[in-house]
Formats: sequence, structure tokens, C-alpha cells
Amino acid sequence: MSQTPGRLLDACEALLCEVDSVDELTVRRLAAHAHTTPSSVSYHFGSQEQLIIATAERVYKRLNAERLSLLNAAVQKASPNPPRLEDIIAALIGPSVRWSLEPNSKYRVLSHFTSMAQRSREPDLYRPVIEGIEHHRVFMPYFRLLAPWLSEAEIGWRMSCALGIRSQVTRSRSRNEVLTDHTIDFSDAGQVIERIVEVVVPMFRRPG
Amino acid sequence: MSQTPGRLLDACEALLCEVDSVDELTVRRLAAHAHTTPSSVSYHFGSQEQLIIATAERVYKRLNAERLSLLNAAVQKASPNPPRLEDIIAALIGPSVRWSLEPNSKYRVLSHFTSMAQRSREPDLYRPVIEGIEHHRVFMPYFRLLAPWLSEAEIGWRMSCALGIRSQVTRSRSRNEVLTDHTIDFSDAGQVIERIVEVVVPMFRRPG
DNA sequence: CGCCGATTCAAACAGCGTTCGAAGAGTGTC
DNA sequence: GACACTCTTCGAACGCTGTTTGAATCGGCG
Repeated sequence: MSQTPGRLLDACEALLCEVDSVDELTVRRLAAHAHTTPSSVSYHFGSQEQLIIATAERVYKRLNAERLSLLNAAVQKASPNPPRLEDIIAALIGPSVRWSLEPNSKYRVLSHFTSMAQRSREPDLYRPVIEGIEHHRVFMPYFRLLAPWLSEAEIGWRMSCALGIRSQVTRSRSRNEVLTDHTIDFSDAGQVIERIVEVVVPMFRRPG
Repeated sequence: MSQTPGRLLDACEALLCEVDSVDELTVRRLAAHAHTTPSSVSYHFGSQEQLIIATAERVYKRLNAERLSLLNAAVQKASPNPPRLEDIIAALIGPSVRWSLEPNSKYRVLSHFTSMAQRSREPDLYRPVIEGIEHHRVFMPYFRLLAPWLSEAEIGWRMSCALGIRSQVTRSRSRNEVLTDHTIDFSDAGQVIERIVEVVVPMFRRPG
């Protein structure tokens, strides 16, 4: 077995974090960083795009592991009572928010990845990673427990909304700062998560 | 005055709508469509990127005009009473949702634009368009009227959240369909807008 | 007319991702 | 030990990209 694929994955991960725009990442820079040649990217991964996808997948798995561990902690903490709704929401959206603010986290890999997914002409390459790895379904039973009057579909819709708010925070920080007159400190992950939870919780409250 | 810049803007708008990925849009294709040569793009706009930004700006203005006209309609309809909260929210997020679903609208220009803004190494080129043209501040007084217990910053934060949910719908349709078990018809703009309004309204209700 | 700025265009340039073919490394078989 | 075979590496080349350059052309104006 060659160890070049592994070195390419590592190089890709490292370079994606250093880079401001994803098209500063070239096969030639990648190859140099991994001590190999441009053609080995195509050889081992099929294309540069697929290498980036594989890199993102690896990072996604770590992010999701953190989500799950927060979820389990929330469940443990409250056991045998049902977990707090606030904790479940924070487990869902917290890691993304936190990673996006930690300067040395690998979050840049994910934001480059999602921006590539949007502009790709081969959405099928990305779909499995976006829909499969982020298996939000693990959260479903706990939301159902806390809001049994909502169907699975209704809960899924509210999770989508929560994730949309999360993305707005991680993606358009400067725009948010303008809209909120700089009164929210968007560099304080804890505060931001709290604000998101505060806005999402009412979506799961019993109506009327 | 030359009429080439105008033809380039038109060509860029048309091609951005036809294209799946923004890097299918090349200066050579642009030039051919506008009956000119590749170098005229750089000559008139500085770069291909700036041409795309100018194109998006033009489309953004139309989208915002539609928002404002919906806002005014909502105000007129209720006058002299304050407008309905639901109508204000629908005016804010409705046009994007509707455009993103109309096959012949120019929404593709905007989604290509935002995905470019994310991956650009010159964010300053995009900032004025993103923060300036979308002058959401017009909505502020009406929200304040309807939720006087919220500060401007609090309202701005909730508007951000609403826009985030809107983006989630216009961007990740397939992911939403999976999460909601295909029980929401994301191709029905009216229904989608209604669902968003339904989730956003509680954010503006008096706490407690 | 003569001039001058504005505009057009073909050619060239440096960079990109990928493909190709030859060379090398390692392994199992005769 | 020698051969055959696959897996891997690598440099050269290909076709494409956006931009720059310099010469040609156009349109008014003194």
C-alpha cells in the first residue's frame, strides 16, 4: 500500500485551512506539500475535486462525533428524566458554531467544501457527504420525546430551520454584525449558541 | 459611448441563468454571446469577476424592489392600523423564495453570486453589494412598531435568523426534503413561505 | 485634414486540472 | 536468479482558463 493518498489528504486538509479562497488550492501546491507530483492526485482520487470531498468527509466525521458526544452528555446529565430541549439544540448546532470561531479548527475545510458543493456541476459527488454523513436523524427521537405533538416531518423542518440559522451565523458574520449594530459579540461562541437556542426553542413549544 | 458593456451585462445575466456551475461561464463564451472579444471584459469591467458582481447588483435591485413593493402593499392594506407581522415577514423572505422556484427568474444569478462571494479572495468587492443593496433596514421600523419591546439589535438578530432559514430553503432543497420526509412540497412557494412565517412569527412575540 | 482619446481585437502569457507513456519498485511464479 | 505482472511515480504535454499587450480602427473636434 502506498502512503501517498494519506499524505495528500493531510496536505489538502492543511492547505484548505490556510487558504482564503478554494482556488488558491492547486494540484501543484497540493503535490508540493505532500512531496509528490500533480498527477498523483488524479491517480489516487480521480480528480482534485474528489480529493477535497474525501478530505471534507473526514472532517465531517469528527464534527458529527462531537455532536453525538454532546447529545449523549445531555442525555446522561438528565437521566432518567428526558434531556433539556436547550441542550439538544445546542448539541445540534453548537459544534459548527464553535468550530467556525476557533482559529485552529478545521472548520475552513467544511466551509470551502459547502461553497464548492454549491457551484459544482456534479452535485451527485457531494450529496452522499451532505445528506449521509450529517445523519441528523439521531436527534429525532429526543425531539419527539420533548415535543410529542410534532410529527417527524415537523421536527425535521424545525431542525432545518435551526441549521439555517446556524449557517447564517457561520457564513455571514459581517452581515450579522451590521444588522445587529455590533451589540452581539459574534466571536463569543457561547453567547452565539445561547442566542440561537433562545430563538429555536419556541419553535418546539406546544402551540396555542 | 460604447454599448458593449450593456451587451456584456445582458450576456452575463443570461448565461448565469443557463449554467449549472459558475465556472462554466468563461470570458470566451461571454464574449461570443455578446458579439465581442474576451479582452473587452477586462477592458470594460476590470475583470470577469467584477462583471459578474455588476450583473448581480442589477438583479439584486429588482429583487429588493419587489420586497419593498410587498412591504408597501402590506402597509397600505392594513392602514391606518399597523401592518400584519406575517405580511412583513413574507415581504422580507418571500421574493427570494418565489424567485428561487420560478424556472425563468433570475435567481440563479444571485445564487451563483453568493457562492462566488464565499470563495472569493477579495471579499471587499462583494461586501458593498451584500450589505448595501439589501438594505433590510427599511423593514426595521415596522418590526419595531409590532414588537416595541425589542431593541433594534434584537430585531436585526431575528431578521438574520429569518434570512438564514430562507437561505436554507433556497439553497439546500434536497436536504430539506430528506429531513421532512417529503411531506412539505418545497416546490410550492406559497406553502414554503407560509411555513417560514409560521416559524419566524414566534420570535417576535412578547416573551413569557 | 490632423489629431487624440476611446474602443476593438488577435496574439501571447502564465497558470490551471488532467492525461499519457515511460520508468521504477515490489512481489509471486517458474 | 530471471521473468512477468501489478501498483506507483513522475515529467511532459494538452486544452483550457482569465488577463495583458500592442497594434489597428473608429468618432468627434479643433
